[in-house]
Amino acid sequence: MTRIGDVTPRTDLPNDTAARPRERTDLLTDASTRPRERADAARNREKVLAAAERLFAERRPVTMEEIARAAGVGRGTLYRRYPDPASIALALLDEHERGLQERLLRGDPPLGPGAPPAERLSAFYDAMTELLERHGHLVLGAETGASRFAAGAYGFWRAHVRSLVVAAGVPGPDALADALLAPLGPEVYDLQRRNGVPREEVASALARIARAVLAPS
Amino acid sequence: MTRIGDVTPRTDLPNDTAARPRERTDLLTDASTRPRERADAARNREKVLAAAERLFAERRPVTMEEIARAAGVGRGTLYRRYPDPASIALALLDEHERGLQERLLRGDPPLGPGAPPAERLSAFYDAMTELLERHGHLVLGAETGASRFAAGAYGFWRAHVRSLVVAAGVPGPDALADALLAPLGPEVYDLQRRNGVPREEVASALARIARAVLAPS
DNA sequence: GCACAACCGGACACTGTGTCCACTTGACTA
DNA sequence: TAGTCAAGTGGACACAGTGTCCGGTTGTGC
Repeated sequence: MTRIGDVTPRTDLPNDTAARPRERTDLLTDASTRPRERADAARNREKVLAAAERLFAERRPVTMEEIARAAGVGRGTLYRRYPDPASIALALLDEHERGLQERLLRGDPPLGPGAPPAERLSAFYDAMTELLERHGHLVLGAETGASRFAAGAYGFWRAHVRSLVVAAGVPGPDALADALLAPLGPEVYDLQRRNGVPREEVASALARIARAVLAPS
Repeated sequence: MTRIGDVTPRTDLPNDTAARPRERTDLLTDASTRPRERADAARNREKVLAAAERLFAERRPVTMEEIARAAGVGRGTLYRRYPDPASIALALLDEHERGLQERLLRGDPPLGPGAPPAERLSAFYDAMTELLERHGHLVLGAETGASRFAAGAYGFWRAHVRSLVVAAGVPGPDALADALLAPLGPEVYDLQRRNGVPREEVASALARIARAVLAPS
C-alpha cells in the first residue's frame, strides 16, 4: 500500500486548493499558464476569508449566506470559488496543516525522522493537540464527521501513522492507523476541553497510548 | 467523579425515551399514571419505526419529510413524537444498546465483572464492533458527529471505560476514556469497513490497544 | 352512545441551498 | 487612451426541508 515516502504534504493541488475545487483542469495546468487572478477577485477573496475566519471563531454552523453577507459579497460570488462553508474553513486551515506536514517529513526528531516510532507518534499527538487548540474552530468547520476522512489531510496523517506502526513492527497497521487517529477528531478534542480537561492532559493520555502500543516489547 | 455503580443502563427515561422527548413531566410521572397510548397512535408509531428502519438501512441522510411520506403519516404526527430523524434512529437502536449495557454490568466475564480490566476492555471493543456491524446504519443515523456525545449511551460507555482505566491503575482516566472510545465512532468504523478491513481485524487492533494500555506493566 | 381528550395531518411561514444570467470591471492590445 | 471582451459580480429564482399551528377526526372511559 501507500508508503510514507509517496505522500506529498498536499495530495491534491499545489496551492489555492479549495479556491477552485471545480476546475479539474487545474490538475493539469500549472499556475503560470492560467490567467492570473483579477484585482477585484483578489479583493473579494480577502474579504471572504477574513469574514469566514471571524464567523467560524464565534459560532457554528456557519452558512454560505452568512459568510456572503458578512463579507459584503453576493452569494453567486461566493459559490464561484467555494462549494460550501467547509471548503472555506479548509482554505483557512490549509497552511497550518501544511506546516506540520513539512515538519513531520523533514523536521527534527522526535517529530521528524530519526526518533523511535513510539516517540514520533507521541510528538505527533502533541503537535496535533496544539493545532487543535489553536485552530479547533476551523477544524470543526472543515473536517467534521465523515467529511474529515475525505479531506486531503487525513490521508497524509494516516499514511504517517501507518508507517510508524509498520516501523514499530506492530501487526495490523491498516486497522490501527485509523484507530490511533480517531482521538484526534475535532469533536472528541472539543468534548474533552469542554469537560475541563487541559490540553496537556489530553496530550499525555495520547502519549501513553502511543508508547504502550508502539514501544518495543 | 462518576463511578460505574452510579450509572443505570439508561440514564434518562425508563422507557419510550425518544418517543416523548419534549414531555419533561415524564421525568416525574411514571408510566402507570400517564394515560396509556391510544390504539391509532400505537399503530402509527409502528408504521413510523418500520419505515424509518428501512430508510436508514438504504441511505443517508434521512429527512423527517421522507419518513412521514414512507410511513404514510402526516408531518405533524411525526413531529408530535420525534423532534428529528436522529431521535427516531435512537429509538430503534435503544434496545440493542440496552442489552449490551446489561451484559457489561451483570453479564459473564470477560465482558461483565470479574476479568482483568484489559480483558474487559478488549471484550467491550469486540461487542461494540459487532453492534456497529449489525446496526451501523442506525448508529450513523443517531449518533453522528458531536451529537454522539450528547446521546445518553455515550455517558454510559464512558463511565464503563473510565472505571476500567481506574481499575487498571492507569493515570489520567478522564482524558483516556474519551480517547479509548474515539475509535468506536460510527464514522471511523464505517471508514475502516469501506476500506476493506474486516470486522475481526478492527476488533483485534482495538484489543491490542486495550491490552497495551491497560495491561499491568 | 356521549363527551372530551388525544391524536392526526396538511397548510404556512421561514431558512438555506445552488443556479442562472444580465450587468460591471479590469487587464491587455493597438 | 480608448476599445475589447473574458472574468468576475450579485441579486433573483426555484427548490427542499424545517418546525408550528389548528380545524377536524378518532378512540376511550363513563
